[in-house]
Amino acid sequence: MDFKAAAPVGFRPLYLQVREELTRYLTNGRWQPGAMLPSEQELARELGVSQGTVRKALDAMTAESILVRRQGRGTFVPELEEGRIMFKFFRLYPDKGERLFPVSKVLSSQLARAAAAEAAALDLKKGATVWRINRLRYHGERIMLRETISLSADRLPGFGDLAAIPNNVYRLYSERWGVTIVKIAEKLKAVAASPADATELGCKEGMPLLRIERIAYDLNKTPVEFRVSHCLTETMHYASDLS
Amino acid sequence: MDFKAAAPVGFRPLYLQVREELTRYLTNGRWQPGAMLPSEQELARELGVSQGTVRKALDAMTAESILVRRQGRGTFVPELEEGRIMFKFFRLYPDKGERLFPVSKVLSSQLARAAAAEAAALDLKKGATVWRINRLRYHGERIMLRETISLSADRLPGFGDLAAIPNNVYRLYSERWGVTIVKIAEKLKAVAASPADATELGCKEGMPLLRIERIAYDLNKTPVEFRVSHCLTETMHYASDLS
DNA sequence: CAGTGGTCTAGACCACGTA
DNA sequence: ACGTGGTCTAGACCACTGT
Repeated sequence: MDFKAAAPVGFRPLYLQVREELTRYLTNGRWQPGAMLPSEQELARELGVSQGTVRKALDAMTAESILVRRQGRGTFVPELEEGRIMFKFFRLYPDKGERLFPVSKVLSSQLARAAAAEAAALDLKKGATVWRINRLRYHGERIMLRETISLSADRLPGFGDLAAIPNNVYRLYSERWGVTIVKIAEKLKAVAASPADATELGCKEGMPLLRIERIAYDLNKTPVEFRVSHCLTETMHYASDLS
Repeated sequence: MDFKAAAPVGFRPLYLQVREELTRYLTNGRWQPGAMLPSEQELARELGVSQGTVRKALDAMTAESILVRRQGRGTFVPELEEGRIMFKFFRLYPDKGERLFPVSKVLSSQLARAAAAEAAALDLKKGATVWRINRLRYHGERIMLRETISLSADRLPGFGDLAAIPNNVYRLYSERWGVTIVKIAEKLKAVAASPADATELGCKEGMPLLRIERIAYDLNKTPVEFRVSHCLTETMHYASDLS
């Protein structure tokens, strides 16, 4: 590594360079989900920096939930088991009672030309091919939402060959293509249920629905997934914490 | 201070104790908004810990936006000028175009007995007295939302004596009562416009509105404000970033 | 130039989990 | 008992800001 070659101008802190190097190891598969990283001391030796500098990089990554550290055990690449990533990026809660595991039912899955909104969200050329999945999701017996997921066919090749699309797609992206979702941007609105919404969700046309437009980004800040959800919020709410 | 008296059990890191002490200085008014804190070295001497420990406490507080640090200048208590705190906790954006400064119009302001929802949100006894403010807010010429703000009359005494309620109430809480809002929890739903909503917002009854229930907490994590907003989201959206 | 926060280092010791 | 991350210290040097 050309660490420490930093000139006074265009200065870039060492720990950020270490952070980038470690991120590289994650994207190129040196450490798989669930794996334990070498100790701080070992990493420091390997990268030719001090242990404190490695620590600062690891702390930054921990703050972003890219890594998990446990005192006395070690530093780990997070497992994407159901129930962790599921709830991490899933902000819908029942107004009362236990949070149940969402259940999904795929309605359709097909290849299509990217619409303007999809191309803009995924940073694709208009007309590029995308996978488009329609599905319903339930909270217990109760239907919760209807959503369309759009994916770049180039970035996730062979997506359509899958026999089934699992409930937790982010785990799938990771296991199948090594794509780790770390950041999500959502835009929320209240909209009236369209005829199609009414049919699928079993509600009246015009019923107020929470519309969530989501763009999911991977470790390299590349947009990977675009998703539009229409949610019934009579007994559920979306939680947002600001600080 | 009884720093360093920590026994092996019930262990509490030094930098957290420092953090608490500094937070105390903020709540008891030693440092007002806009003030510059002593340098890390001075604080370290004053508190009898090392500069690195002070730094760790300051970093934690900076991460929460309780303090602001600027290289070469110093560490400051954030000013609550319009446009900073305003936008910090305000997640509504226009779908296109510039973000304008919200304008508020107070409809009513009165003392009342806390309803169940207010008492629960503000952690008050049912029937305690609260200030209840109704107002409208505009994005440019366009009406954006209608909201009711509920405040514990005990915690913000004399609120009703104010000649006018400013647009930026969080600045007011800080300047008048030394109450700094640092954390906000919101619950979002889509609801149909009630007759009252329709009248105030100039929309049809039944129009889908984004309902935002907010609880605002101060430095001590005490709930200070409960607010319910009903927003028109035809040309606006609520932005939420998860990571 | 002086003073501030920001980075980096090196080393000591502590708390935690596991064997 | 051992290895891990977590805390704490002390000191050097760098980058940024204002005088």
